[in-house]
Amino acid sequence: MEFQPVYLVDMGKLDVRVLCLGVLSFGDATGYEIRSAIRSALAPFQGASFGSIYPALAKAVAAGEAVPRDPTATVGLEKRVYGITEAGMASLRGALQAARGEETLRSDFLTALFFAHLLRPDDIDRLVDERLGDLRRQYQNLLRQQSSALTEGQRFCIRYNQIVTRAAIDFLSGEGRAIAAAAKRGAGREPD
Amino acid sequence: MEFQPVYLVDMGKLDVRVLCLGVLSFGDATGYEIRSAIRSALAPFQGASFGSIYPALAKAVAAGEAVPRDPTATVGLEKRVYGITEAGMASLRGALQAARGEETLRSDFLTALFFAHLLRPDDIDRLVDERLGDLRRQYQNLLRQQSSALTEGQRFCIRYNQIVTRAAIDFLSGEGRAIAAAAKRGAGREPD
DNA sequence: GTGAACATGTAAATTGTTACATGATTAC
DNA sequence: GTAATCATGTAACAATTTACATGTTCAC
Repeated sequence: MEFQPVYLVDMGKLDVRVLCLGVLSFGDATGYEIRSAIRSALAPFQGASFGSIYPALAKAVAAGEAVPRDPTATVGLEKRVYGITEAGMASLRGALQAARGEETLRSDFLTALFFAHLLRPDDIDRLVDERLGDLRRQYQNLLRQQSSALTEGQRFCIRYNQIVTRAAIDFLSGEGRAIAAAAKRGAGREPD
Repeated sequence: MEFQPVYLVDMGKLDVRVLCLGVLSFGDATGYEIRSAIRSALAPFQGASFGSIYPALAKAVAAGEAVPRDPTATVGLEKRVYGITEAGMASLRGALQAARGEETLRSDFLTALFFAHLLRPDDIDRLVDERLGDLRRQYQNLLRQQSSALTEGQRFCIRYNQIVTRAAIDFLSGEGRAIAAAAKRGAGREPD
């Protein structure tokens, strides 16, 4: 008797398909527009490229969760606008309700800093600068987003990100600078 | 004339191989121990499973970056202890110096909350609870780590994570609770 | 003796990104 | 006219996780 491997499916993870349905729940959109929406509103904590969005959309249509709207062609020619179906909404709700409150951070910044004793002071400086730059850009984006019309949930996400981003900026521009400076003094003091 | 696809290699990303070398730079270790080290000290911002560590270690040995130590067998039998070579240290330093100050967050928590209007108040409660639980556990781990002997870089990572985790906890136990409560009131008020 | 932790490794499946390939529309 | 943005889609590749497979050592 042979055992076939059994792989778990749908363990409550929010994947590209759910993301697409989520964006469509706000209104009809093209694949391109869905990607734009993800890159602006969901950017700080999600991401998806064309290479995953278009296949996901095709699968959603095959599953009856999304429908291609008639090529109304007010302007575009080959533009494919999708809408979400009742089944799609049910599927989306199900996925969201099955989601876990998970969060994973992948930080090459912290990984590199963890091994700070193997870095040159200049590298530490550069890493802190790069991180601060990203964080400040992100913070500005969050401020900009606040002005648009938003749901309660969207506002919550923005505020959560603002608070966390602010804390990181404050820490890095204070203590972060300090450790870089300390490394520099150390390097200057002992040319051993 | 045909164009061959050109795929970029080694774009400064810190992968499992670098992680293994990094852990080995603190001293000889087995694959199992490397994974334990990653799960404790690097857990908040990195991760690696056996399925990636063992092949990475084998590749590092093939590349002359790591060496299997003689099976001294003080206790173990099949235990394979690895050490880092000079070439390995050079490679590690190179990878760390080429690293970008990048950080990516993937949050099913925020993704779900983004679509809060499609969630039941109880789901919002649960999500906030789960996230707060994770964050508090992580915070306790960070406090515990502080007592051990650490390098400057390790202490920096712990403090950075403490500040950011603290900020998230404070926000969620305050405003996070508030939006869940508001959703509940809203659901109670209009049974429409 | 038995369950937890230690220990190593491979194969399949997953999931996604990047590069390629192609073209229309809009603003300057 | 030309560059940026809009627009769709596929194939190759990458990097990992998960499940499988197999033991040993230690504490109770």
